[in-house]
Amino acid sequence: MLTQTEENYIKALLKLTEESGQLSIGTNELALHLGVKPATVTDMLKRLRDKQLVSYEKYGKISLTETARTLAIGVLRKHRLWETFLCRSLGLPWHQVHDIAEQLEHVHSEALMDRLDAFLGFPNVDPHGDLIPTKEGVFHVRPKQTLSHLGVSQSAKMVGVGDNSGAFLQYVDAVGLSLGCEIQVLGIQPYDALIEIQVGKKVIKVSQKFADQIYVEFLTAGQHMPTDDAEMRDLGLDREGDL
Amino acid sequence: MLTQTEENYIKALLKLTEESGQLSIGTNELALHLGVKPATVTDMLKRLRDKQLVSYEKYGKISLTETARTLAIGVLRKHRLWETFLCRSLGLPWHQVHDIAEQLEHVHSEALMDRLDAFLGFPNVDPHGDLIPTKEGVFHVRPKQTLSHLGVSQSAKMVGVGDNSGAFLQYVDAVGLSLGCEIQVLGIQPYDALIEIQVGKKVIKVSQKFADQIYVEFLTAGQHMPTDDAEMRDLGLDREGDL
DNA sequence: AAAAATAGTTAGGCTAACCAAACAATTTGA
DNA sequence: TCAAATTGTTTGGTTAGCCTAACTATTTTT
Repeated sequence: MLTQTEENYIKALLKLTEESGQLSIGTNELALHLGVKPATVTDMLKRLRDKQLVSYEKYGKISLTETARTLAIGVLRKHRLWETFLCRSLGLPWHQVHDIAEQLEHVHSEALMDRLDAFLGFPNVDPHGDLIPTKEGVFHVRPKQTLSHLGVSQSAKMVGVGDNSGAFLQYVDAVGLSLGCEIQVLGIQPYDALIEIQVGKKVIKVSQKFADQIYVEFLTAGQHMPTDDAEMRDLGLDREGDL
Repeated sequence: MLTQTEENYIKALLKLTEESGQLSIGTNELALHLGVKPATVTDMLKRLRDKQLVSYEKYGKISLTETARTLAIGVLRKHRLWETFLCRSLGLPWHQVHDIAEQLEHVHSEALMDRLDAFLGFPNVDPHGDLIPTKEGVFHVRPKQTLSHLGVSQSAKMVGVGDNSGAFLQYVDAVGLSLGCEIQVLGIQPYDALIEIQVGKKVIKVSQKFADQIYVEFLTAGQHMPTDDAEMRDLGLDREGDL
């Protein structure tokens, strides 16, 4: 049985590797992500190696073993199921659920998660639009684009966010966006690249930086042409959201 | 903020003092209850004293401070709310919920517990019939008798159990008893004190030891007392259920 | 290719929780 | 009352996780 700390290390490792596409990363990066000092990471890595959870040698890169990857996905699954419960059943605002789920994800009980999963109707996305892996560790990946990929007059449905910080999520709320809403691009400013979009009846302007963090699915309705290869890329695992 | 271990110590202290009626207890007893060695308890007590959570001196008895008692009741409240959720919403069998709630009770989030409480409809008893304190730490105590107090031909409603071990609870299930069920005493064996009771259509025999752990409310002869809240209105603390 | 910058490790130290073994105080009961 | 039994404490040791400071390896820059 893993300790909470160990779970957090492998979860961070999963996130960082999937996110960067590489299958191994360095101690400094890991330390930064976990909010501890590099020396601590080196320390812990020895323990994780002894437990066969990572493979790495001195001055080399770190990667998860298959076992550990499966375990990490299990933790991720719990995290996202809890987030779904917190938002959907308890009505907590989505920018608040992450920190609570960080605690709940470490509760050990298979029976509990099975029941919770059933209770929620076996969801496959969490309130941030992040995929919930199955019990077997499989992600049902949908190819994903960001709002910034849309061209003028194209429309799309919002399916997720790329930044799960409270600040960002509250901003999204304030702007009037939410998962599942329909967005149409009215125009893009050539000068500062601000994107003018219509959401419901409201017309708003958002920055590129913002649009990069809004995941959408094209609506085939009307005249949508598959623009470029950006759309076909990008499956496998994903995102820089919260793990 | 308390650590999980500290929370467990004050929870144990609350339970042991309430249970025994005394307001202080010894280190051995506490050690036994927590499954650690007396030396460890002595150790921890110093830390708890430094944090103003207990008052005790060398070779003296231990008691909770008012602050700590309030905190402990908060943990107990979380425990029982989670148990209620696990049984009622997720349908987990009551003998399984205790261990899971032991983990969940340490999750820190007031917003979460407020929402959960509301979600459950502000319950005041958990699945074992134990009282759930209010947010302010108040128990709405009902006077309580055990099944063994009943005389021949008296009847009562089951309202709780005094032993929350999995073994006992499964036995209760097997025998066909459950919270709220009506019990009538048909007879008591003079020889071995076995109690013959009727539950629904079934007639069964139970031991004194068993009957001591079944909490009941008398049903006034012949007719039913409606369960309105006049009966929930006493005060004081209560029980030896699980904490 | 050497110097500088960056990344990673080691050594030594800390705290929280635990333990066993030895010891000290208190309670009991003969 | 005083010895035995019980109860509680101290001491010294362990492990998990963390730290700082000093050091070493690797990578980048010039």
